[in-house]
Amino acid sequence: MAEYNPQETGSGYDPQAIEAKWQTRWEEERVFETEADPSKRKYYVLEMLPYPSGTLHMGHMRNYAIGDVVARVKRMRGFNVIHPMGWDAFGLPAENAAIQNNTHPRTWTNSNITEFKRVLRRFGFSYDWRREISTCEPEYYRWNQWFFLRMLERGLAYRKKSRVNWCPKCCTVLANEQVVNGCCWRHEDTPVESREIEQWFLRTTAYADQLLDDLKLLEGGWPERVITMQRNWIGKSEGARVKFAVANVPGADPIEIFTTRIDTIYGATAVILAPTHPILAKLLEGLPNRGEAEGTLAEMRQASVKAEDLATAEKEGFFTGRFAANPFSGEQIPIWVGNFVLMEYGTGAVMCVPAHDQRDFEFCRKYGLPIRVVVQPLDGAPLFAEILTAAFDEHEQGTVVDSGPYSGLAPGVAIPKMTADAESRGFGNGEIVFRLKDWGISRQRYWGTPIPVVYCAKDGMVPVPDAQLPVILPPNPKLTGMGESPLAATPEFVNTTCPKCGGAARRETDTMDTFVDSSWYFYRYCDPHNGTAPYDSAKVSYWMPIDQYIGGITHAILHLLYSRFWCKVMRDLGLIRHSEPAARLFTQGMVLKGGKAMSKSRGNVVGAEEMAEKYGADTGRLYTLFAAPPEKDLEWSEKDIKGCVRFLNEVFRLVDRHAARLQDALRTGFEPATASGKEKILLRKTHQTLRRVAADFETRWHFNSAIALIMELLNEIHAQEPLEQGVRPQVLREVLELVTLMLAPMVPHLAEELWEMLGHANGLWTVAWPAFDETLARDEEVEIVVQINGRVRGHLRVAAGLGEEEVISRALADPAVAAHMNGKRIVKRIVVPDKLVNLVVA
RNA sequence: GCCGGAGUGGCGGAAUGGCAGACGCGGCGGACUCAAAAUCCGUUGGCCGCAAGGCCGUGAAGGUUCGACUCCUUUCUCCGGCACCA
Repeated sequence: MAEYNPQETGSGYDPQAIEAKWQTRWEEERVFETEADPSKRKYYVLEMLPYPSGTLHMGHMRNYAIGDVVARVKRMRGFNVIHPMGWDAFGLPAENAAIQNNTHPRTWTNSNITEFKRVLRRFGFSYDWRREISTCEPEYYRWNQWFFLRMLERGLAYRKKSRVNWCPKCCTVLANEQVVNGCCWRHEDTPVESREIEQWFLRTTAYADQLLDDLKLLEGGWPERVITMQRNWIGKSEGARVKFAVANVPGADPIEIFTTRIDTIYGATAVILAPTHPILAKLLEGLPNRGEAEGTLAEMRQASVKAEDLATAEKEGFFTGRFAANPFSGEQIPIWVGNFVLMEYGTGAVMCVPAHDQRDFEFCRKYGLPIRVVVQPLDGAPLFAEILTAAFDEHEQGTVVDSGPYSGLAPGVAIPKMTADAESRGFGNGEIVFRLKDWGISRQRYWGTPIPVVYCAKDGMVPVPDAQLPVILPPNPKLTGMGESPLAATPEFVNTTCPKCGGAARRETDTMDTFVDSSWYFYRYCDPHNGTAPYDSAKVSYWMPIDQYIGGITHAILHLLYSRFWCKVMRDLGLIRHSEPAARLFTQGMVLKGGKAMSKSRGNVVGAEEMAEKYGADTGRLYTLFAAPPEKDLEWSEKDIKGCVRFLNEVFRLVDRHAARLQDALRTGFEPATASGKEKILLRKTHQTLRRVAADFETRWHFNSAIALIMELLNEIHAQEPLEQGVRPQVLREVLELVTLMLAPMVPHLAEELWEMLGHANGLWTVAWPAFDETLARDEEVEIVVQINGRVRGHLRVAAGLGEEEVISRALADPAVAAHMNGKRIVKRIVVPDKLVNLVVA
């Protein structure tokens, strides 16, 4: 290792040269490669894997910079850190780009990966690249297929014809989670259509309860709002299913309604069905108004599916002409159809209790149905239909009235009692309903994981045996972007033999939603090249769960819910023991430009590589960490980078200027007791900074204020110039080394360079986070604020630890304070040691 | 409508209930320069004052406290999520 010689270097900080140099060193020395080692404490820090498309911009960069600080700090703290990176490489944009440019999605994807990887390397992120995975490789997606088969065996994967969300632009099906405001999540201006198609589903609802209950395990580790969003999304409702027998329609099944307020059933004045309710055909049979009714129904079914339209649409409905019996009272009430009743939720039928439900109220007002109060509010106020709207919320408290044997009970008592009675009398039962639906994973596109089943004329649907995995995508598909899956138009893929009977069979031509790929990728990182299993359970049990997951709030529901589901399935397959994949989640803010997230289509992208070229990677990293706290959105402003450029230049020059003089002090310590005044100030400020920076890194993640503290320290060092006088080399060395180590997680290349300039031959990766010295950090003298009646009237400089009486008498001796005393009497004295005196006078 | 989060200088943002505005950007004044950039020094919340100093000030209004950006109540605005979910 060459000794650093300031005469040989230019006086300036040259980030390009420094960064290339250290990246090469790190790679040669393989410093970020890790292996499971049970003798060491592990730490798994992970940033959500990127979809490699277009340019790696400052928004990506910020995300990885945050993760890299955490990874580097944890390494310095002695953890065995796993910090991997990979590519969410399947997906529609690749396919669309391929169609447009007449190339193969793989070509497009791989060139993007190359590009992304080059930029990530250029920023010096401390990834173990040996663990890199790409989800479009058969070595990876074969395990998607393997998991699918396991789910199929357990009834967790199934196929059914269903009404689905169809994006006419993507030409494929969307999961519920991918429909945003009634539009495709990729095409925010394209309303989704409703189509009936045979689809594959994963039974996420089988885990609805666990997905909800286990959110408790995440409290404290995950942002509250993400937990809330998931809780709302799962949408658990406890209620009851009740059968209303249909009158005068031979052979008609009873209508089942779902309600959370069975206690209000005596107030039901109608039963309302969803327009798509299957019983309607039977009900309308033989009625004189049948033709008209069916016309209305057809119209209602055609109505817009856009969510905002649905939520604000005028309530529409009509009377079917039939009646149903309230099983509690025997009363015959009319059966209506209402556009606000959803077939997908509950039973697709509701009882209409206008006195105690806003929607039912509006409906009944419009169509003149009677309104009957059956819960009297606690305050005993008389209820009129007109004022009911304001009071619905309070109806959970009160007394059930006019409800036969249940009159006089509190709703909280009536609900379980009536549910139990419905059950024993055979016309109902308690039921829990979730808003969460099963996850539709079929996609009619090429660039995804083939679903590993075949259809045989003789044997029907047959799973592809494990030994025949992976089912590989055909290399030369016909991509049109139109209609059914391109795989269906590729005979060499479709035509196969039945694994069971050996006869001719057709392959399933749908591919899997790419959210399947990202549901378990972080397990694969633990054992990325395993050819016989998705991963080795022993390796995974060392590394998993993820200690710190970092990503955008945009994935609060989709990815993070699917991942939790997948984890529980894998646990029940016996592959792992834990129930949650990530102990802690951090949702970083976006980098905005012009108030909007950076995106290629908006044309407001600031390329990360461009910034690295212009200012250096370290400067770019520092800027994104300094400009705002990491959880907040950050409006891109290039002029603010200047401060970071100046700061790093200043640090470089400072070390550069003194390095030669410090060489002799490399291995000599110093006695703190012998420190001069200047030295004491420097050491104190340095160690105080160290204490606070450590806290900002470890617990608070306030990287912006950590940087501010180090800037402050530099200002103090500067204020003690000239450092050649009154500061011994060994003291200055201590100060500059600590500055270097504090900066190391954020600007790693520069820190390595400074460390070398300071005469060290060992790289920073061998150096632990420095211990903070309580004694050196202690103030000898403190400034005490003197308040009179809570207003600041003076300042005292006193020895630290000065007694209360002494402090007060010193305060009273202060002329400014005395002036405000004005001969008044002290009523009360508050003394905060070493900080503040407040004299209350009257 | 329901559930979250946030409101602090010209801007990004700091502040365990203890001096509001750290740190940075920008501005202003100055040094260096033929000039500019870079760099360096000083200054920079508002109002009054020659000054010392005083008053006001963290969306608004109350409250708790010796003391509130911080805790409580009410309220306004903005952002995000969910939404005829029975």
